[in-house]
Amino acid sequence: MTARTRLPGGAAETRGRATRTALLDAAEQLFAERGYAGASLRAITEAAAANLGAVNYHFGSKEGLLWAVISRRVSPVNRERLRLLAECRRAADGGPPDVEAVLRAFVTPVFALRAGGGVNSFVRLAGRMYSEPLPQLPKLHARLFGEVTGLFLDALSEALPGLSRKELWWQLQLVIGTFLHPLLAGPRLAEFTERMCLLDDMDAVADRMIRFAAGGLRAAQAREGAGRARGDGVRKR
Amino acid sequence: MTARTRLPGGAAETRGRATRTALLDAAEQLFAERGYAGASLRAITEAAAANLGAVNYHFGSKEGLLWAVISRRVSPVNRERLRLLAECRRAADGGPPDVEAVLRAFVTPVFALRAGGGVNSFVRLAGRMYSEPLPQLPKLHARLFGEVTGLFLDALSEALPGLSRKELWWQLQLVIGTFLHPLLAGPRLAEFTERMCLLDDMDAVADRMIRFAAGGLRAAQAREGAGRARGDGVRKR
DNA sequence: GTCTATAGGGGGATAGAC
DNA sequence: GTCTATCCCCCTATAGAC
Repeated sequence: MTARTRLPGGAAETRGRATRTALLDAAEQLFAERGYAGASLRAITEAAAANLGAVNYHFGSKEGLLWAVISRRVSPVNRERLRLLAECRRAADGGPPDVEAVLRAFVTPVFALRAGGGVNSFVRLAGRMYSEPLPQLPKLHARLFGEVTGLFLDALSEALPGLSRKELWWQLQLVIGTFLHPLLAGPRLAEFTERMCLLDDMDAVADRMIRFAAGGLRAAQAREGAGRARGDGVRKR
Repeated sequence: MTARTRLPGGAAETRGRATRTALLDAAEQLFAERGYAGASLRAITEAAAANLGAVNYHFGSKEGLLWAVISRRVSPVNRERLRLLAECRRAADGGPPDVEAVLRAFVTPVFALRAGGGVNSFVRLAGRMYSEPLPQLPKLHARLFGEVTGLFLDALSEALPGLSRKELWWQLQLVIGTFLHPLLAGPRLAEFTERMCLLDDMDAVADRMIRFAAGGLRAAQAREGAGRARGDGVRKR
């Protein structure tokens, strides 16, 4: 599409951004459904109604496209997470923040992302990122999530006094597993659970996850506190 | 290798089974690390020191190889799970089984699988299976795990009276997330957690997961019980 | 039973027309 | 900025030698 067509330059730029966004949307969905290796650029460009070369033009490579897909969602999520975390602290009025409120601040911004109807693809993609074998991935993860994760660890540390930093990191992984795993299968979760677990009412799903995770964290705190008080390093089994 | 070589038929069969097993081992590891689409038959046969055609000879297709990899581990896991579950019930002496004991019966047999040192690949592969987009997968999952899962749901139902079947299914997904997610990244978990979460002492890891999951389940039961008693269907948010 | 060779298709990336 | 054509590699599966 050149200047000789009836579309002026401004429209061409708009078209360019539309193509770019269409590629990001299509890639987000297909990476989420099929994984990085399973989603071909051909499938992505076809779903985006773009041509094959567009990915290399806009993002340099398939990996560049993946980084762009992830990065696009992180800024809004981080901003909203911090806003809700600040709200927790305000509500606590200087005291230790409420565990459920911290967890809600952590998970709600991710659930809020919707690309079309149903469960958003980004959650499933984010879940996959822990197991994709791309070498650059841990570095990107640290850069995108490191600071905000640290602040949440601080908040959990105040909400659950007595847990070491290492223990808090472990607990956070268990919390993330609680939040991510049921969503990884997406619409096919029902097939794995005799059609019992449906992803229709996401508010109810989030509430269930938050309650479960809060119970898990409190149990960890109870144990660590008791263990430290008794000064033992031996497990019962 | 025909009868004319100096290896007798018996040795040829042994060699055949060794190749078959080597393929299963290599496939288990590579499927776990790279996913189904990311692990090529070339990489698998090379790791197994077998030739490219061997997979199609022994398993018919790449998908047949995956089913064989999974099926091989399930029988021992199921048998051990049922044995430990029966032990729980015996220890409970007719009363409701202990939540931690049921969870331990559920997870220990999977952790016990070791293929070489370190975390076993099968756990990571099992975790991936929930998100791999292979159409036959839910059917296989139901066939392999359906019966034993049902028995564990029964046990949880007794250990946590008041939870509906649907709610138990949901809670089981949260438990599975707790168990699987931290292992999905494998040795790279440390890179995501500022080198805090190491998979060196797997007994300690299992204890932490069981404690967390038990706390989560008890919190769910407390809520459901309270909700039913109040007869409410409204969440606070 | 194991291997080689190859068919036949799809992959990511790129050059150059428009 | 967008698209087409194409390079070259890797993929799975199969046929046939040994």
